[in-house]
Amino acid sequence: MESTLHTRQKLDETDLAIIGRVEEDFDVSLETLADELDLSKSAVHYRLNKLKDSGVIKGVSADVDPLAFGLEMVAITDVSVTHESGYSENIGEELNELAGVERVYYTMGDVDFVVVSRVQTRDQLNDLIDQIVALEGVNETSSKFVMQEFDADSSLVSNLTDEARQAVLDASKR
Amino acid sequence: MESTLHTRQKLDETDLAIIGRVEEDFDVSLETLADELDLSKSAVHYRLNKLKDSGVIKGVSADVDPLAFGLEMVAITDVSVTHESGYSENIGEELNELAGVERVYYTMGDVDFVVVSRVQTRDQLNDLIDQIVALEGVNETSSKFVMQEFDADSSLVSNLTDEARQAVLDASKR
DNA sequence: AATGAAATCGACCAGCA
DNA sequence: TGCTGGTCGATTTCATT
Repeated sequence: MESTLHTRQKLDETDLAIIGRVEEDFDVSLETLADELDLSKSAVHYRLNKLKDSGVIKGVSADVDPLAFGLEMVAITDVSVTHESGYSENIGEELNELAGVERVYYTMGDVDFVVVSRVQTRDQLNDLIDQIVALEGVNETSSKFVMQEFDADSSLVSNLTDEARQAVLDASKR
Repeated sequence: MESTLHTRQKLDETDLAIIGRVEEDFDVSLETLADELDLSKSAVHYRLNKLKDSGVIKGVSADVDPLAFGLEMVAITDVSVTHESGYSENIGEELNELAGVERVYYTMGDVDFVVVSRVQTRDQLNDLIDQIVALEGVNETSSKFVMQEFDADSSLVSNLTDEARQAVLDASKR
């Protein structure tokens, strides 16, 4: 069976190694990377640039500790919407733009949206849920508190199954 | 009412401006930042270092496009566990370490874990769910497909409510 | 696609308010 | 403690292979 993986950019093991590294820590020096990969600094830099230009690396960002802002409370809110109108396309955007909302998923199933939000206090969470309910087209919400988060491994490459990793490499062999 | 916000690091408006900027794009030059904030390059650099040392900025990482790896499928899986044993502490870690699992939340409520996973194919998702079910202590799972994601705004500072933002600044005035 | 040299930018330091 | 200006080292760029 033919893989449906249509790679915009051919990637080899070296690319995956570079990506995996800078995904965890972009503050690694070119020299360290070059040493680890047995490449010249220029070669590493060349590949990094290509990965950025081709969009494989969408950008570089600082990771901020939510606790430094007192954002100690995380909630997951299931939102169901009325399906009669064509609202659902906009509602996702509206949810995403509410202050405190970190991530919005539009899902198949009885629940339409899953909203992950991060706030400082219960009051802020209540306000947020009120705002969600007030959105036009929102039918019902149900929230649960998050007691603990596990997201230590934010790296996509280290998170690939062997099969998935192979599919990426195979797609580049053409 | 006294805020429970115990800030490790005092933050002023300039800090928030810097953080907000590098959270979106760390590839901005010191000079650009300095110009935008009417500061010297050294001052910006000094503050950035302090923010890193104090842990407000946990690190810098490259953001990789999942689609470049063919990871076009996202699922949210609710996992309930048997509560008799003390397994639940470990199960979170075990879930998080499964290949394809992006994020794990341990929640209060009838569902115990919410697992967000990203894979290439339905087969990979089936495998993953099989692995989840096979974990000792896992009772029941229920998955839904994600049709669309909204996470354009990955910046914590731009995501703060006015109230939350004020709480951060106020906590530093002491 | 990768290299080495030249130009540019960021990291660090001593000193100052 | 926060910032300055200058130096050194690292990164980016580019002509070349």
